[in-house]
Amino acid sequence: MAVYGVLLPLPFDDVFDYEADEELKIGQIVIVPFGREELAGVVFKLGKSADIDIKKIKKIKEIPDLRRLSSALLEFIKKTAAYNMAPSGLVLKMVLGQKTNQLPKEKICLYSLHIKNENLKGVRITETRKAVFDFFETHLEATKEEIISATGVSDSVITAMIKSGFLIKKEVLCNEQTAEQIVNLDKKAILTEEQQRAADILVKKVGFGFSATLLDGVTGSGKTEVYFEAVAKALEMKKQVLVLVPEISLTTQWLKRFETRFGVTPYIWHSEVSVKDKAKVWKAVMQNKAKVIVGARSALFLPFYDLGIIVVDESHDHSFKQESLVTYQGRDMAVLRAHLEKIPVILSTATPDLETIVNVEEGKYDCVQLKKRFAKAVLPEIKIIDLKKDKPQKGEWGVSFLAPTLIEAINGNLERGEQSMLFLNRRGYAPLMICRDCGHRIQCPHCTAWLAEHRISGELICHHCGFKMFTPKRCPECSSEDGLTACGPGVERIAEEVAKRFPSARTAILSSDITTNYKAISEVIHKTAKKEVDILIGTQILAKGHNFPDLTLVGVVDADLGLMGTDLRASEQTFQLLSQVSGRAGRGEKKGVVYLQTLYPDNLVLQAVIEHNREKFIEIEKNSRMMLKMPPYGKLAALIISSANQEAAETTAYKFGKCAPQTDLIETLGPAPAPMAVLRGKYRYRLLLKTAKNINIQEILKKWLAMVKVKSNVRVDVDINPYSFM
DNA sequence: AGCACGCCGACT
DNA sequence: GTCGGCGTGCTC
Repeated sequence: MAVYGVLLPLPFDDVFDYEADEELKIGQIVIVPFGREELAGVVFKLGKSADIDIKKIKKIKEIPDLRRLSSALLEFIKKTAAYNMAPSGLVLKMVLGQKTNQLPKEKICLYSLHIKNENLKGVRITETRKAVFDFFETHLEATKEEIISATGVSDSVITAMIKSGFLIKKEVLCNEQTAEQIVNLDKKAILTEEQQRAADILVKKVGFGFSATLLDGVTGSGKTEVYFEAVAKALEMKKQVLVLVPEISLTTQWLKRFETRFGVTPYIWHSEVSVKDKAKVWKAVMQNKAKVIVGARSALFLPFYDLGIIVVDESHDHSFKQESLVTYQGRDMAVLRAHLEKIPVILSTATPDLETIVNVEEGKYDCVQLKKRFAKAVLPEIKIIDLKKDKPQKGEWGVSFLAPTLIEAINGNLERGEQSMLFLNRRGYAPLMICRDCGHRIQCPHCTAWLAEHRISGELICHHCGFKMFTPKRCPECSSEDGLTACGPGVERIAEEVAKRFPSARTAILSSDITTNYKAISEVIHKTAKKEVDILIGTQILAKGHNFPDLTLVGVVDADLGLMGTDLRASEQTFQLLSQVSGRAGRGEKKGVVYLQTLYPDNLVLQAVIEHNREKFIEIEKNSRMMLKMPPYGKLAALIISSANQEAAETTAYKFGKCAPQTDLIETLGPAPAPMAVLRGKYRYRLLLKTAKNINIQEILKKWLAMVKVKSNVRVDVDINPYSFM
């Protein structure tokens, strides 16, 4: 009988001791009893590690027929945990995924809505229950875990709803076998000279250990085709391939390109893949039957058997910064995993972030550039519209948000039969409702934020916590009947103005709340590609990867949005977004024009955008970051203290402030209420730790965190290199 | 993280 | 009275 230290998928850094009859090796997945439940864990240590009574040690229940986790993956778990100041157990949880992955015989319990009228009588529908009902508007069936993570309600709410007959349970078995993916490698890509040169460099890196390479190419230069060559090389060597993409819902076009090139559909991995499919993919990845996986950042934690290359597409994208179970920067963790697996990683982007650029300059990353756009496509001309001089004119559409110059340009495009696109990164009809009679502004009951009006759905929605209410007819404060007024524009409002100004034009809106699913988004994109849409209006979704050859005009409704934020990467994000949006214009043979509407025409970031001058922007950004000793010239970590109890949060924050480390190389700011002082009903305080580049910031944080005893109703979160301060 | 136990208010 | 809220403690 031997004792083993088993790491469990729970928020602990330490292993739990178990004994087993047979001899086990490190990395073995085991099923163990824990409390009154059973969990899958991983043998992490040999021998007894905890100082506890030997009688308390339980026996390992089962050893599933699964390959051991590789030492590279175990090391990745430890390093990811240490770097992000998270318990190793939680990182393991991301690796193991749901329990059903390890227990093929286990049934999955799916729940679906089952409302009986007699049950509705005399039962009050609470806020939490309403959230569950709302969830089932878009989902047919789901596991308990899925419901909880989507709605944020507690387990007891769901249990109670099952008991009272609102939900019914269904058990499904899942142990389907998957066949090995067969990739067709006979097809050769047709590349330009420049693309071929870049591809050759990337291909040479496959199979030669770790390397990190920035694939830096302007929009429309064919980055995807270039990294496909490196992918092909890895597949030729019978290795597995992982491609990380920022938002999976946008990859219809990407998948098509992949299928054309390799004759096979890649495995897909993201949060909305069903539990059943996840179990299938997880096992296929582990058994080396899945050769190509495209996924969101969480795919980085899959237990690959023989990974050959990682590609991070749109590597600058901020959604790579995860803020859930463990806060981590997907791009950085991709580099870490590649390093431990001794394989190449390719970071593909048109607008690399400063961290990556500095890594290239310091020789840590290699760089391959693509400077030419496809065939005859040239970069669009970008013009600034000064909203103070070129004022939008009121009309039957009410207040206007489109300047006369832009209107004229759209008219010209309509006459020529060319497509136009209006970009505004703001969902809904208006970001705020205000009462003209009493000045009342409608706020979210759970957050320090205004409720945005969504006219299509007739609701007011909080964009931070998802709180919804029907748009009231009267002001909730003074009951005035005609006082409530929409304030500011959202895409819906722009669409309304467009419909009134250009009644004969065919328009479409693309926004995550209107076109919610994969299918609806694809449909709009399809229609636009087929030229069935004259004016496309949309949010962030528009910025990425779509190819519309006849789109020659892009209007950015509010180029200033994002420039004023509290976010330290605000200007970088704005530059990247505007560059990307601009890249949508003139991808075919006709030259494109971009209009940026702004109140600050002299802003340096906007100037750099119109000149297509990335070097200039990088210089500006480098200087300001250097001056502030911000990353990449220093290290940064945020401590976020939150609690439903305001006083508890505040006192804890001040305790941390009092014992904050302070030397000439270490600086602490705060505590201050977070910009979003209340979020989802939790009061939030924030402290910032800024150190010199050569300091081990995790070590400092560890010591600091140990100095304050935190009560159980207070949460302390650490965010290494924070992006957003929300 | 779950889950149980235990203590308090509020609605049959 | 009991249902259900959540604060506390424990899991090898």
